[in-house]
Amino acid sequence: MQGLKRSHYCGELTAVDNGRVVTLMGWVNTRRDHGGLIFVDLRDRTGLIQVVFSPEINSASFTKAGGVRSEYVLAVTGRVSIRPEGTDNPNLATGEIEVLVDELRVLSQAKTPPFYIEDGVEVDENLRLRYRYLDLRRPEMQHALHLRHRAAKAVRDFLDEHGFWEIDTPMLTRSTPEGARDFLVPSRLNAGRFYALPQSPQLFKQLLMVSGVDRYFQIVRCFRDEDLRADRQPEFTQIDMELSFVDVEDVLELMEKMVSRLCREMVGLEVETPLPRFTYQEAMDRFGSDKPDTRFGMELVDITDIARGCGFKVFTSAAEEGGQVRGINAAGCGGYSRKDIDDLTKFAAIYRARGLAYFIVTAEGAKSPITKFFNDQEIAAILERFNAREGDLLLFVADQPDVVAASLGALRVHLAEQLDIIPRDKFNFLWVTDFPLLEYDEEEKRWVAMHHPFTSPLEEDLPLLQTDPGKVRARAYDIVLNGIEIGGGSIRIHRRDVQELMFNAIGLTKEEAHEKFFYMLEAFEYGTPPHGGIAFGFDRLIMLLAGKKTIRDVIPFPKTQSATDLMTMAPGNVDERQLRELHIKSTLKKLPDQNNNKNK
RNA sequence: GGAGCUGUGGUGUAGCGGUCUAACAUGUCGGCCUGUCACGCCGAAGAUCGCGGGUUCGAUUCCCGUCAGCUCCGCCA
Repeated sequence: MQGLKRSHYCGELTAVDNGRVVTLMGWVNTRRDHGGLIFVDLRDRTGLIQVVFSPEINSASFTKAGGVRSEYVLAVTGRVSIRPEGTDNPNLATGEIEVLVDELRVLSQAKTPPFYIEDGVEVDENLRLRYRYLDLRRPEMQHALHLRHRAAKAVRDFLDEHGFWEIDTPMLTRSTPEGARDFLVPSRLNAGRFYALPQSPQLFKQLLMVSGVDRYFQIVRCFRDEDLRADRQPEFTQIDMELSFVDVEDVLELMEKMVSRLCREMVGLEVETPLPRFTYQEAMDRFGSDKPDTRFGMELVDITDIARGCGFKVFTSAAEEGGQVRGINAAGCGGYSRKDIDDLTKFAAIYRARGLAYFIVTAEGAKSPITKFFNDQEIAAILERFNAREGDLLLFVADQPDVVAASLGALRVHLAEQLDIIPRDKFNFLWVTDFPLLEYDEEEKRWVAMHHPFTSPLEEDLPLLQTDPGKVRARAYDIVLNGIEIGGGSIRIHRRDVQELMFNAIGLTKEEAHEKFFYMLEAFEYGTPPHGGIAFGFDRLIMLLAGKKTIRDVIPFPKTQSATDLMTMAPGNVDERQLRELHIKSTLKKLPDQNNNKNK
């Protein structure tokens, strides 16, 4: 730094520093050359400040400043000065002052960046990812990084205060059945064998409970080799924890405290506790989702009973075949055109809905191609149930319960977004409890654990485990924020007999269970405390606190939807020799071209 | 595995069968400018319209394929 030492950050200086000689270091945000006077906005992670080059202050520096360009890295020494009357800039935090530069040193020159280093720019995400280090210079990205850091620290402080120990668990571990697809790592020292990267530290944290750690946490990277979404990356970060001698209530209460403290400290928001709670069934019935967004209404309404007796075959047959007829009231959408409704129908079809019936509510009653299948009392009953008023649009789906819930649940959110009725400043946290313990896997033709095979069933549902597995509820809970699942966990099974019932229910024989989970089962024989835990999706939490639409915007170096890194071009090819050492051979006839350059 | 949207100078967009020899803004480069802060003014350079094929007298524009990015379904807690 050519003998200079930074005295302040750019954004730190205020009018109070007037007259002080300071040394600043940072990037050239913008340059305004007036011929006889040059202004530069200097940027570091704290913000911007205007620095002034004038031949009257230092002519050598002034001349040198003429050659300075965007994103050059400068060191400047000069005097802080209140700006001349009428030239202050209220749009800048440091707009009352400027630094009159005596000495200028160019620490680094810079090529013109491929996009503007400023907030709110809509650049092709391709470019942002390829030049991620430049993207991260933008103030909003810096804010996200800072928020992420502060949130991690707040979580550590909170959990430390509540007796948790931060303990790390292996990244090279053993592949386990159930759950997501594993990322595998070949073992050089053990030919033909593979490690798996952890989907979560689930089993290790339970073993730590057996070890008597009592309260564990970790802010930990997890890996799942599944397809990506706006809120799903192949590697992501969890706030993972586990507690001994607790029940559902204890976990929920503690986590409510953590969440409200995070909101207070991160975004100055007071969260009302206790948080609302919904059973899984209630959430599905009212919102068609196990992660309801309660920032707006438009709840689902069941009319299966009315539909059963009507003359409309689609409705009656759904009702007869164990399905449902339900709908939502798109209030004020009575003016929707044929095309608008077609678009909604197409949208519902994504979720396997075979059709979308509708009533347009007018002063003369319901209008629709299907009203002829209903008598006056039936129509009146439906309108009343939806609390329908003139100008409303009622939308119905008749199908199996899962299709009805999925399509109407998605339609509800879709319409709310389209109508812009979601209050953006609300943070609606809630719990969803009493999830089904098991769900039927059509592909494998067996019951599988919805959460994982160590999740404890509700005591009162135990007898159902052998007679009606689908009805068994779990001591599992999810925490949801504005319609996005941000965490989930459960009380675990610590009784040997219950664990055997569970394995039995998911079709694992004693021998298979032993083969797959021998170390867990063995450990559980040595005195297991009742325990339970939860894990938060840290990236999602930060995304919501930062007001972003995708976790890519709060992950420093994220991957694209096809799981590649456009900056490093990972995954890349490896040498034949590396493969040989790992005892691996590709089944591809031709290996992909190493320079398969995706960036034109 | 599937559906949809997008791809035009460095960047963001317009053009959607024919003076398109591709327009605008911004950036870049050169010149002028002592109070700007999206500085201003004058000038210049910069694009085989993602790639391949087809239809057509003629394709940036229409069709098919393909690649990349995004959103979603499936998948995934």
